[in-house]
Amino acid sequence: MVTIKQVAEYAGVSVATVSRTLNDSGYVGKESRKKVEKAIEDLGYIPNEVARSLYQKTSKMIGLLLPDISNPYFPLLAKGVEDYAQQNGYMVLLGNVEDNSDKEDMYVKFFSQYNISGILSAASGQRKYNDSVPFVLLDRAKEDEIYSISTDDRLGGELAGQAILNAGGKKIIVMAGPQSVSGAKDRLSGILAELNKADADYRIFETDTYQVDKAEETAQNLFQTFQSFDSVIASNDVYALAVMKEAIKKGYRIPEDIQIIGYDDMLFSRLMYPGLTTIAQPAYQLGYKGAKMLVDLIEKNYVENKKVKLKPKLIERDSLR
Amino acid sequence: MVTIKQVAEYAGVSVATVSRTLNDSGYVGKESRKKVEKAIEDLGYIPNEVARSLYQKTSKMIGLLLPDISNPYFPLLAKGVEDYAQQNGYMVLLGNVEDNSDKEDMYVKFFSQYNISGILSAASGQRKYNDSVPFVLLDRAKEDEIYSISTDDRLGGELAGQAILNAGGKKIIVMAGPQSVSGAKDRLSGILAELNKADADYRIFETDTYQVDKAEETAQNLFQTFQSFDSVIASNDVYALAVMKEAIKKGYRIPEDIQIIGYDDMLFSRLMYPGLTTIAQPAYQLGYKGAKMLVDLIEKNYVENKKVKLKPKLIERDSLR
DNA sequence: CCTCAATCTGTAACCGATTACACATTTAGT
DNA sequence: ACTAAATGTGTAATCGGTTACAGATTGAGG
Repeated sequence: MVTIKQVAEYAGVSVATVSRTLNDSGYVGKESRKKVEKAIEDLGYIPNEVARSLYQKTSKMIGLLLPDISNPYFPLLAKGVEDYAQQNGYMVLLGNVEDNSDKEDMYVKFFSQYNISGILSAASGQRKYNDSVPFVLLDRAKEDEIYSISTDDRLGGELAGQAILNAGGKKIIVMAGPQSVSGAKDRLSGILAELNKADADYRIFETDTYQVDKAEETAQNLFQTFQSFDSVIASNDVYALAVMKEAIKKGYRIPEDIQIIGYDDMLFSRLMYPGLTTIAQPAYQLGYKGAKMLVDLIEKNYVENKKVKLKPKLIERDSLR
Repeated sequence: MVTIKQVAEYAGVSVATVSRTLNDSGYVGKESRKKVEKAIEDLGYIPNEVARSLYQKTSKMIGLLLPDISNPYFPLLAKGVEDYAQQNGYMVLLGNVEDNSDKEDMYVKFFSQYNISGILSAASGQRKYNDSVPFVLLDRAKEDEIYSISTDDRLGGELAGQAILNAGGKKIIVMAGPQSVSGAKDRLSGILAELNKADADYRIFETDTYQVDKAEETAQNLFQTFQSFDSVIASNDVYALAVMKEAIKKGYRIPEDIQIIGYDDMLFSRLMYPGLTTIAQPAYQLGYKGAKMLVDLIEKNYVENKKVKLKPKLIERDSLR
């Protein structure tokens, strides 16, 4: 491994001069600069970030906390984060915390041990973070004074409600995600606002998790609990898919007998038959903009809004009448 | 931030004693140990990994290179890696390289700057890695002397071929993934071996990418290129899904008119209707065992096989007759 | 020609850990 | 009781960078 000392020696200058050349800081003579550049080139020198980080007490790494990478929504987020980070010279350290606050703590500790420069978290956000390091909540918002970026779930709910109503939904099942998650709550209130406004006939079916492996079971449950309905507002696309499958299996036609709307807009929602009408969350954008917000915070740039909300969008396909 | 020096002072011993206590190295008296432990507790000391890493020239971080996180197959891999890493005290640094070897180079350089202790790569593997750092190829195998863990794709191909034959496939379309990827090649050879053995009637439809946003287009293309067939062996589940959609749209029944088998076994493959019969790749296992192999290499434990192959499995659902 | 500021460069301290080495004290064996 | 080995502890060097500070050189202005 080539060190700055070797570069200095090869170039016939001191390490200070090499460092100044590297960082464009202080004065460096033309001659020296040239010699240093040649030395770096000849030796194939790559500065060691660990040493730099030790002195600076910060690194070019950001931590990303995700509740569940195997849920297809989060990789999209992650990709947005990764893209922005990479374009701006940051690395991302991944932490899969599975709604387990011990794991969350563990990662936060891990991160601090590595002089991480900021944290992006899509996890529960239950824990109180040490505010010594910039922190942005991703995809979840909270009341208190924390930077966050999320989807306007209330609006998403309204959109879903309107779409079902416009398609002539008469007896509607509303699947409501876990109400401990603020997004699910807002969504439900948006849906109900529209439904109530139209004085529609609906029932609420509460599901206590977003876990993908519970989807089938939940769908079966739904058909057992309710007998006659013509519309379902699902809590997300995975659950919508499970409901559709169960419906078709029971001989209902979609959307003629039962119409369904999802939430998220996953890759496969477009690919199934019939295509799933859904509310698209700008997952990639969320990740990208969240990363931008965090980097701005880290570099002490001006950040306009502490809380930004992105707009969801109705994607019309074939599962509504 | 609490440093080892402060702990030493508080405990009334030297930093060397604190360090020895921390690492269970060398001799530490009972009294001293107790005092140090109390100091750590009282002060809430957390050792700085950056400093340690500088001296040791290695860290407890491993790099994970993925071709595309948004492809639902890779998060499963990542989760396996993450779980093993986390259980053994390692952090994972994520790199999304998108089959772009410049990005790949960039990440490898980044990794080395951070004294990463090993690399796990599911990327092309075109580049020659600096063998100064332990390296394991994930999901892709190569001929040369490199550690790797992958699925037995040849067997996977055979399984798919047999399944189609057993289900009475007469005129078969074989979608072959990009032949530059060794897995796709092995799979094709496995399929063809079975098909030829049975003297079956088949056509090959080569697709030059696994990119998910090309799936629909490819499916339409397939139906334009061939007119009469009763079976499709898809290159993966996403493509299988796209083909199914196109088939249903064109009025074919599945599996009565056209039967389809996929590859991968994604989460949604179970949830669609009809359920997709497919060859399951043990993605999570791959990641988990790959991480284990890498950690063994890093810690210089005995590693039995340089190249391990995991067995794929036929998952029977409803898309075959 | 003199003075003061601007420019250039090197020495050494520092970041927070680990560890070689030296020295002191116990303990064990004969 | 004497010696050798085992045990305990601190000082200082080290890892590879950054930067405060001081000293040297150059240039501009009067």
